[in-house]
Amino acid sequence: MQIATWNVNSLSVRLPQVLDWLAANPVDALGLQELKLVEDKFPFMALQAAGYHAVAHGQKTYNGVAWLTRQPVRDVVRNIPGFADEQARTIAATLDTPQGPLRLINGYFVNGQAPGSDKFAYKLRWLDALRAWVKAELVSHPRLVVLGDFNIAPEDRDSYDPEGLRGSIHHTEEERAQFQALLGLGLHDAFRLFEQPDKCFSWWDYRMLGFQKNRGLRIDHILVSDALRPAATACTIDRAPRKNPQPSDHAPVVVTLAD
DNA sequence: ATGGTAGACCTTCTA
Repeated sequence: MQIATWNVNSLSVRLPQVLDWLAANPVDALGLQELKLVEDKFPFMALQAAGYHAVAHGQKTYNGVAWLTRQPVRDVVRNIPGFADEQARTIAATLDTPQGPLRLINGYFVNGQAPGSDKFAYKLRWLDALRAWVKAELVSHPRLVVLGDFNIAPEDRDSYDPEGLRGSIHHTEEERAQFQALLGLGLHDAFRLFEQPDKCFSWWDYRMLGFQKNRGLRIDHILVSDALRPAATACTIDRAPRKNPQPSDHAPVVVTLAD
């Protein structure tokens, strides 16, 4: 089976591209981020016609996350339990598979703007809350996937300019320590379980010909739990949609799990 | 030098 993540930067604008991508890549589950729409405006019908069930946690203008799945999910949880958050950033759901239940957590992690800012402090508090939640979820759901737009480049090789951007947003020691702490719970960066080419990124700035120059960051991730690690057989970034007219600034990331 | 682009929206915020 295949599970994917994609920050679409407005689902209203990107819906045709999402439908095209799903037609070519009929994954079992796709976590979307930055819907930028409320649930009342979520395109349930168009996705249903394409063969996908959907559960969404929407918000006007900003944020918003959703799961699109071939089979219906259960036990949907919106936001991080116990963490008061006005921003719609996570949605969790359980997918029943022949191998057992699979818990899926989809997050649009806080951007954080700049180290030292209020938004950066919010990012670190949010990451603390997320990690406590994931730790608890792992107890009841050993088969766990945490994916989304993490807004963290975990290592120097995940940035087009690790020296020039050292200490700047997405690159700080605090953010990288948070990423490692998540892995420390018993999770694995699926992309790094496999041999990959150099300079693989999942996001490129719209400005300054970022994509054409491959000036990007790898900030979209799929983490799989210890129990799932043996099943993972591939993880790839699909750059193709970034070449579309009116693209999202992020590319989809896909993990393949053996049956 | 602090640029530039995209999306949603009320003229600026977020990324």
